[in-house]
Amino acid sequence: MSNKKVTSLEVAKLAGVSQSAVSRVFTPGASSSKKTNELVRKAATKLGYRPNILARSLITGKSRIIGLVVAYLDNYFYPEALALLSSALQKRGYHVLIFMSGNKEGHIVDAVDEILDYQVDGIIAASVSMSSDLAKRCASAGVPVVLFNRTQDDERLSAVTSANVLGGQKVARFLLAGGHKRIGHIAGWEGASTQRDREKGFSDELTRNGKSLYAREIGNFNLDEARQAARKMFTRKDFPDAVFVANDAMAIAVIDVIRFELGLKVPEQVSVVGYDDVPISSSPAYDLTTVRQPANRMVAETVSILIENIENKTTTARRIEIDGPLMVRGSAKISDT
Amino acid sequence: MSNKKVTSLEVAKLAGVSQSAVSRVFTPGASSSKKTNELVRKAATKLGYRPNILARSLITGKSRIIGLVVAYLDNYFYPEALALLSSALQKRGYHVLIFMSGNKEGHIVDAVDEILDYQVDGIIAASVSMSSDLAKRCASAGVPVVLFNRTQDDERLSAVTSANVLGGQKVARFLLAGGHKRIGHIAGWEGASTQRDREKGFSDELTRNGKSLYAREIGNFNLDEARQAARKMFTRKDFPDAVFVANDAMAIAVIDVIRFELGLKVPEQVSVVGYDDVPISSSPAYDLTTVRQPANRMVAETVSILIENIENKTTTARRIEIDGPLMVRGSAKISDT
DNA sequence: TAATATTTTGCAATCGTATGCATTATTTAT
DNA sequence: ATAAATAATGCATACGATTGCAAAATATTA
Repeated sequence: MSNKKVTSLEVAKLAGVSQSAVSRVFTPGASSSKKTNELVRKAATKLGYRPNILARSLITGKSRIIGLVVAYLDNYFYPEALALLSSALQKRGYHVLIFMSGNKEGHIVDAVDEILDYQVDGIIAASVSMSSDLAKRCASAGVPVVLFNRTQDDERLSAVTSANVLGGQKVARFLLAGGHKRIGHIAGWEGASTQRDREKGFSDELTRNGKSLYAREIGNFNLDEARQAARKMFTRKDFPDAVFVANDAMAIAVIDVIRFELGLKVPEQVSVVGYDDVPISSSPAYDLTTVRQPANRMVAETVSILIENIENKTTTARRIEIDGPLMVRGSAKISDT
Repeated sequence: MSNKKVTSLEVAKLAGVSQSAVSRVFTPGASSSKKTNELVRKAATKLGYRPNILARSLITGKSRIIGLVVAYLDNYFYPEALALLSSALQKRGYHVLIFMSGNKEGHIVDAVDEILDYQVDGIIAASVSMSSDLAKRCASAGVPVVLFNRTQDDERLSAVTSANVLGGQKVARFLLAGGHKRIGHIAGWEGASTQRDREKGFSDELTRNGKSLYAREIGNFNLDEARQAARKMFTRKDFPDAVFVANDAMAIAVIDVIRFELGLKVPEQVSVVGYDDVPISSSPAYDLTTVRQPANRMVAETVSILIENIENKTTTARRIEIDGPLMVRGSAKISDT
């Protein structure tokens, strides 16, 4: 009804003190006597006063807003990460401003520009790649950036990922140990460092064991394309007896195609391994063997790096890789009898 | 490197005009000559100037920030809605500030308080209930609120939902037509209007046809509890031959229990129907019959109501219910032969 | 071309808060 | 009880933009 914004001045008047006093009461670390404190707080609650963060930001130069750029939300790993990120930051007094972005360079540039307009204290770029140019722009605006689930060549950018190369290796070793002869790979988007690293670990390990990729298709982290890839890969006569799919979301689509469209048995005829360990993967209907990405630990690291950069004005970039276990389940044969 | 914030004043100096001129160039609708426009824009891009939204907000009273309160992100319906909401708002020049909240009254109050601190232009409350008190607080702060996927008794609150009562009815009719004799329901959280409405439509329609609920358990929109509920419901001797589960996420967990733990056939022995139509529901592994909630249309309505309230300062609350089709798939028998 | 109407511009005030500085009140030490 | 040290307070300014107002510049009309 009463469209009034209560200001510190009104509180001051009611409490019989100066506006600065009110400000000091609401500024942690500022000095005010017990008496003023009480007076002010009483007046404040009576009027329903709460400090205007935007006005405060203007003066302090800190908005307590973190910009989050996200490209995909359809891979369930990201919503989960988003929830964790947001909660973790909230606990430390920050809040997340979301920017949905395509994965095209242009989109991301636009997103970052808009983000900077909001005077954010930091940026988390999840699942998008960031050019050195763009990184520089943020740096020169004094806004720290942390890449989440992506790495970049530029050494000055902090990045948190799972140990993707290692993860790919684990998958390769596991499939080899299972006695698989014809091993395929359905790749995600090749512009993504996660894809490159997972595949590198995977195929290097195959090579090291005198094997090589038997088949390869591209799914681009997209379900339709993944299904197409599966159809292509498994309608040939000597189809692979195992396939490593670059993430769980695609792996599940691939299993569906293999089982229900092509009528093949998983794991009897085809072993399928994914990456991420999203919740649905552990359901018995899929029982997907996969590499777990520990979202909670990745988030914790991301937040801690970002806050460190913001609050201590450090500028040292860190790259963290967090190892995750291979979750051995029923979608892949363990030994070839 | 150079941690400088470029201000309109510096641009003004470089362009040889007044600071107000710079402001006018960047304020849509303000008047400035072609010449100044060019001068200013040139200087601006040279210095990398972009208007400080926070400073602007302070004076205009509009932040172009929309606060979004969310409780669950584990039901995939919400990430999808979030992505759509964010994109839709982005297109209209707004951005979304996220507040994760528990579903307890206290949490929500805290969340809303924090939201208001950021001087948001509007609030979308997704999947959380909002007391009249709280609504009033927002109203008196002049901040419009739209409930997404929840309704409240308070007539002054806008709310967008799917047609939940109707949806429940459809499910009942469908199961009755399929000749089911012992029909059960696994409920979500009973504090949610969606739950109440879905169940009301469902059980009223059963009653109207001379039937009544054969069994009922509570899953609280939580997967573990849903599994527990399924175990309880289907280990008795004369277990139901059909169950309506209050949302897809739970329905899928329930199917897993029915099939893999209890060894029953879906749909031969038990028909299962869900609500939402999340992506995984259409996968052949579940092939879940469910009522679709048209997220895109719900989002479109939500955004349009909110923007209308913000930009035209209208204050008329609207409640919109969007009908969604029953997606008939394989998880429920169609006729009882 | 002169007179009038319209657009553009700069000045200065303003939004709501934080903070350096000088002043006053309070505490501590002697 | 007095001097010295510390804490609390108010004043005034600053943050970076927008905007009403009056003056100056440009466009329109007769």
